[in-house]
Amino acid sequence: MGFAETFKALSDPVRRDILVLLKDGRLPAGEIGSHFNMTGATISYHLGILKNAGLVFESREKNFIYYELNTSVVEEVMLWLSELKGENYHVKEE
Amino acid sequence: MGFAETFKALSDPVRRDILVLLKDGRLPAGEIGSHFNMTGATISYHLGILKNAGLVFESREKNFIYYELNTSVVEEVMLWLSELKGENYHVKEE
DNA sequence: TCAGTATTTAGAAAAATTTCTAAATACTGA
DNA sequence: TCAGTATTTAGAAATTTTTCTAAATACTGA
Repeated sequence: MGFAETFKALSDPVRRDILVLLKDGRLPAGEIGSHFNMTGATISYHLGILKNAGLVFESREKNFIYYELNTSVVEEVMLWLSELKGENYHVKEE
Repeated sequence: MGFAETFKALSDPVRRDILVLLKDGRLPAGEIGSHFNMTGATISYHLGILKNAGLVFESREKNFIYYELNTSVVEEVMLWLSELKGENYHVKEE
């Protein structure tokens, strides 16, 4: 669950689209899948990779499994990149 | 040369190590290669991917090809991530 | 309990990536 | 010009990734 997994997870366009989809809140796996022209099994595979990378977490409720963006890991990636640039960055408060 | 290439380029640990190596300034291909236990051909392959992704540029001088980090593309990736988080970020001046 | 819905797992095929060796290109300086 | 150095390109093997179908698991509500 280090940077290796996280960057690998971010390298696929389907997985990035999933993250964008989750930007506004959590969604169940089926709802996520309905936005793609792929089988549920494939979406499940991608969700597994995102989860393993720490980029999302899941929560079970009723008959659904909800996925939610983990912004703190996104933040960590940004920090790594900002160190690469050799500059600091600052999250705007409020 | 969109995000697809850039994220793919960032997904390999060797390529990320190359970028870190270039953090402090440009280096010729051979010098970069000397830090890895791989053939020059393989390093050349990775440099080509980084160049194609816009993450580095090259400049020829004497008998060497120098590679240099392109921080503006790193910045673009950070912006994409910050939009994902739904927050702004701010580069510290000075 | 049980039929139905939501999702994942297993296994396999197809495609993409990483690495190597060998050969080619490009430039330097004598 | 030419031998030498730096780097890339070509082609192939090994590995990893993505996707599918079919089957399994898990939970719901009647």
